[in-house]
Amino acid sequence: MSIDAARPTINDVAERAGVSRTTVSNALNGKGTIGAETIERVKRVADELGYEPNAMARGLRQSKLGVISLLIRPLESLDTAMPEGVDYFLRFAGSAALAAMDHGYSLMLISDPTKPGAPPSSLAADGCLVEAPIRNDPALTLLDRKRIPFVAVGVDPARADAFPAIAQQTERDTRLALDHLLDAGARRVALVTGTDENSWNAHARRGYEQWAAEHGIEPMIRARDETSGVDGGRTVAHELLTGDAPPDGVYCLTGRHAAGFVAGARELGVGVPDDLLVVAGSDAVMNRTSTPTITALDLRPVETARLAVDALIRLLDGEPVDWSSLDPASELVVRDSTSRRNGDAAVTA
Amino acid sequence: MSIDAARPTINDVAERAGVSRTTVSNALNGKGTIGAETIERVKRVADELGYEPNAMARGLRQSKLGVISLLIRPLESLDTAMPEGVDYFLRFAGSAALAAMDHGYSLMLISDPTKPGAPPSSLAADGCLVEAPIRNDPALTLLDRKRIPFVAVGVDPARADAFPAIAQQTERDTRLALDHLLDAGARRVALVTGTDENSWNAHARRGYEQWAAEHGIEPMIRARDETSGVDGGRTVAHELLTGDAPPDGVYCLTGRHAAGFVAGARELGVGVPDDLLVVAGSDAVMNRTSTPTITALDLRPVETARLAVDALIRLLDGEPVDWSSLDPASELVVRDSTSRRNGDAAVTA
DNA sequence: CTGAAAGCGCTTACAG
DNA sequence: CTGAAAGCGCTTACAG
Repeated sequence: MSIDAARPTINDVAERAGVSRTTVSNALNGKGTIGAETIERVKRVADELGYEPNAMARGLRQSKLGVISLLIRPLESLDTAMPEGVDYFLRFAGSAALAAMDHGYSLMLISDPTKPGAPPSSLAADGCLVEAPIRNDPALTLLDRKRIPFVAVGVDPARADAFPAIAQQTERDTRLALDHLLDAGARRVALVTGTDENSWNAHARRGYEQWAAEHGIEPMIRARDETSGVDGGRTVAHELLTGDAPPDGVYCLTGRHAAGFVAGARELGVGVPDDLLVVAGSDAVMNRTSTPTITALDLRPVETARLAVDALIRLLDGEPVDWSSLDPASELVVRDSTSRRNGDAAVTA
Repeated sequence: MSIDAARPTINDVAERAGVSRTTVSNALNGKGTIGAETIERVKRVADELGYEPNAMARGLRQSKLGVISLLIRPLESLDTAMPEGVDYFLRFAGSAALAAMDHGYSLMLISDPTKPGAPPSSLAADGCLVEAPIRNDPALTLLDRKRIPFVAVGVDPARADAFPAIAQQTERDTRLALDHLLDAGARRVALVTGTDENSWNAHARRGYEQWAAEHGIEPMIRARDETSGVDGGRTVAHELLTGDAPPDGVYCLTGRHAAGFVAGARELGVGVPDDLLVVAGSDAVMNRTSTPTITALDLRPVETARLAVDALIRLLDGEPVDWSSLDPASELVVRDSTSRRNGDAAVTA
């Protein structure tokens, strides 16, 4: 319980060891040419005093703090800190933290630095990761203006090529999901997106529209707040399934909407997968453990985070980055919600 | 894509505005007494240049960076970054980040600062939160030695009163769970803990032993690595349920062990809740969505994180903290795994 | 109302 | 092999 005695500085060590600050610094950092016994003594004294270099002073001098910040855009439109059942961001953050540590960096979670109340420390990092930027994202504009290197995960839909970004292949992923619904027997496939203006929603919508046109399917699109979660999925299920021409397949971008859609269908006596096929665009724990389990796209948050961190570090080190090769490669995990027992005959019918 | 032109400093602003650094600093921070039009001009120039005070320099001067670090101990013994289905830590971290922001701080996720490869930035924060410290935790020792204020969440089992901590009421929680199992009809209740040497495992074990003695119940305790997850729960179920005197109730501290235990029981033809009652000591998504759903203790990670951050900030501000009043108040969420249809008659039998 | 000077705790040429 | 000096970008008494 001690906040009393101030932390020892390099001066304290120098004085007690009877050498200069320079020598302490060199001895502790293994630089310059210092006598073996001097190094020994300095290290001992530093240890006795509990000396630890002040990271800010060091950072100031080396203009490198050793910190990467992470701005998760969708979290700001979600009501709560870390909503239950949304594990993409959580796993992304955890993986990014570990990847950062591998490079000798720490990961700092920040809030929108363009907001008035934002802590000054939100701009204190050496570089920044922006997950799911929104259209004309002011945070990207600010970072660019402040010359803080950053990597976006998912492009700014209005400025796809303006900034360094890991471009998620959302349109390809969308086709993967829609083709699977078709293969599993669906003929009237609806799309349920979120309302955030990020590339995920925008590109999924575009991919769906093209796919629907190609297959001569009447587009059925609904958008629900990401915030609405399971309940939003339930209400949209009621809306679509009680309409004139209800869908027999639905692609819900968020795992929570998908779970809600299944629940809503059940309330209406619509069986999944028998009467309705459901695919989620983002895998979450609840998709794995619900009844029925829900087919979902695994967006590979852990791998994506690592790619993003690696790219950012290369940027910081002034090394070249081949952005085109950074493909997280999502994968469709097929589960009960698209697996009919009587099944596959219908597909080729 | 620009890392070229260096970021503008206070000197650039001063020069361009035709004033001194002092004046720029005062004008921008609303300190001192500066002429209205000077303030105006300085702000305009700063804006034109995209000037943002260097947080490190400011931090160095004010000896306050505006960053709180978070060390989540159990994560280091878990193999993977953010394991699926473990949402306590994730929700804790998210909530802590938000609470920190409310106070004008950012939250930095760090790895064990006592480890050789740890980034220097891991000691760069103004204060630190240590979630679930282990017995004689070297990180606590280090922080104390470096005079970095910290708050532990859960005590160091070997030094319960040595450091500022939010003492979780694990023994009380354990009784809550065990009494519920008894009420629901269990007579031979087993305990499955993790193997990390933190207060959670230690105090649950102690609480169980006392409770068992009081109720004349033969103690049945098993420990499984936290890492083992669902699979660990399954194997321990096999071990216990095929033994001489199998339990008819089990309290698994981790949600994943509980889920695995239920799965293992099913494999053996042991029905939950009919033949076996199961309670999890930590609520997770999978406990809510599995079949049957699993009764669990909600440890209130979101509230706990907020309490911890608030306490740490008070510590940093030199304000008094009443540690005794910081009680997260867990709550038992009763679900199918302890709800027998024929039910409550057995309880009073 | 404004600015010169000192200093936060380090590192890094550079001189000896 | 070692140290005096400069300087990273700020803030803060203090003098004018």
